[in-house]
Amino acid sequence: MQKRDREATRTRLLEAARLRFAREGYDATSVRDIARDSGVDATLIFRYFGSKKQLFDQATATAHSPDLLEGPQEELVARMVATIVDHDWTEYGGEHPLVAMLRSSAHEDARQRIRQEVCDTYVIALRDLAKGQDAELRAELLSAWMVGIGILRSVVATPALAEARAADLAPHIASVATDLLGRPMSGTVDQSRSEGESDQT
Amino acid sequence: MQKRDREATRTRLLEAARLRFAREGYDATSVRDIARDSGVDATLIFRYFGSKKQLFDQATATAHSPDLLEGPQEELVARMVATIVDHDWTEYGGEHPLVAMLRSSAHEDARQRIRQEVCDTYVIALRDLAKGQDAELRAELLSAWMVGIGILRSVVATPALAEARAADLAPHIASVATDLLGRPMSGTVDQSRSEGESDQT
DNA sequence: CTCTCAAGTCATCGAACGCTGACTTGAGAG
DNA sequence: CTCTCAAGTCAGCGTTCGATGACTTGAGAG
Repeated sequence: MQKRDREATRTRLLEAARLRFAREGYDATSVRDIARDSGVDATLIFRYFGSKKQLFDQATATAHSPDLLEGPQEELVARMVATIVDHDWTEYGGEHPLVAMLRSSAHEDARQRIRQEVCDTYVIALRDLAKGQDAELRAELLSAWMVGIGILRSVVATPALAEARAADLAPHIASVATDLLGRPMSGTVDQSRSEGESDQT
Repeated sequence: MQKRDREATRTRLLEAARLRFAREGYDATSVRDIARDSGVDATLIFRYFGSKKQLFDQATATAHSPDLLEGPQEELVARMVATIVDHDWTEYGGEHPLVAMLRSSAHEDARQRIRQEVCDTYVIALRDLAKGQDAELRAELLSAWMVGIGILRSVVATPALAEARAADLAPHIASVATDLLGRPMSGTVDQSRSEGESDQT
């Protein structure tokens, strides 16, 4: 067992960076803060990552989110909401990484990263489900709702939404998603499906 | 006419601060930036406002937005969307002040200001309109949609929403608002009304 | 003209910033 | 044990930050 472990230190720095950048945003976070959180010397950040900017890029590169496309189509929106509302995002300070990243949206790079994530993960998947005209716009409007829910829940901490679980939102999710996509959508994720899979047929 | 005009200088500083804080967020904005934009010495900021924080507070205190409660109830949501989408927010860098403020949401003060604005301006007005149970939650869900639309439009700049005007969103606004509030809502603001008296319905 | 006082400027403070190069330390190989 | 080399530390660079107090300037009053 190694006491001086390059990989472990790198990981600690990345984790601390992820948390700080999410909570405080890029500008309010200093490399010394991150180093202190990790219990290592700040110099190592530049040794390992080159610059604060590159650390930010690497720390926020991978959004450790579940695969939304896995499962029945009519539950897609419900899965998205569950990801935002019920998923454990303590690694990112308790907020969905997309929401946390908005704090750094003064930088074009971060903004572009957000756009990429929103379009690739939400808009495209929803657009493929939307029936009829205006599919793109309606997909974006539904994506906007997801993002808005994430923000009001954790950043603004509006009373009802802050306490709400995905199950509480289910009926409203279902009806709005059905309305905007023009096809019947479920508000909840069917849990019984995943049990039958556990015994590896 | 005065060459050295305290009030005019104060106003110039406030305007520059408003723009900078909106575009870059609190931390990425320096008092020297604001002073340079205003064409005055940075020292005056401390003379006139005491500190950077107090300048921020004063610059972002008044949201120069139109009164949303003025006009027929069924157009309330349409007015909200129009305020976010069509209103001229160049004073705040082209974004709704609420959206811009998210960039400074690492600071509890800013967060609280956002919460206040969202609750007072959006949630309460919508809750009073919502029929049936879960009024608060449904009002917040609709507010979340507004905020999300503002963000995807200007921050994320999603392709369809970035180009959309309020009129393009009207049908979807109408049906989602009607659905969530449980009463018929219009997607557009009736312009012909503005000439006559406001009718209370 | 001179005087006055507020508006505006200047020099600078101490702290914190991102970042660098020279140094120290410790675990494994011989 | 000693030697080696990568992991980790240290002192400090140059810059910028928010903030302060002493100073200069200029328009209006007399």
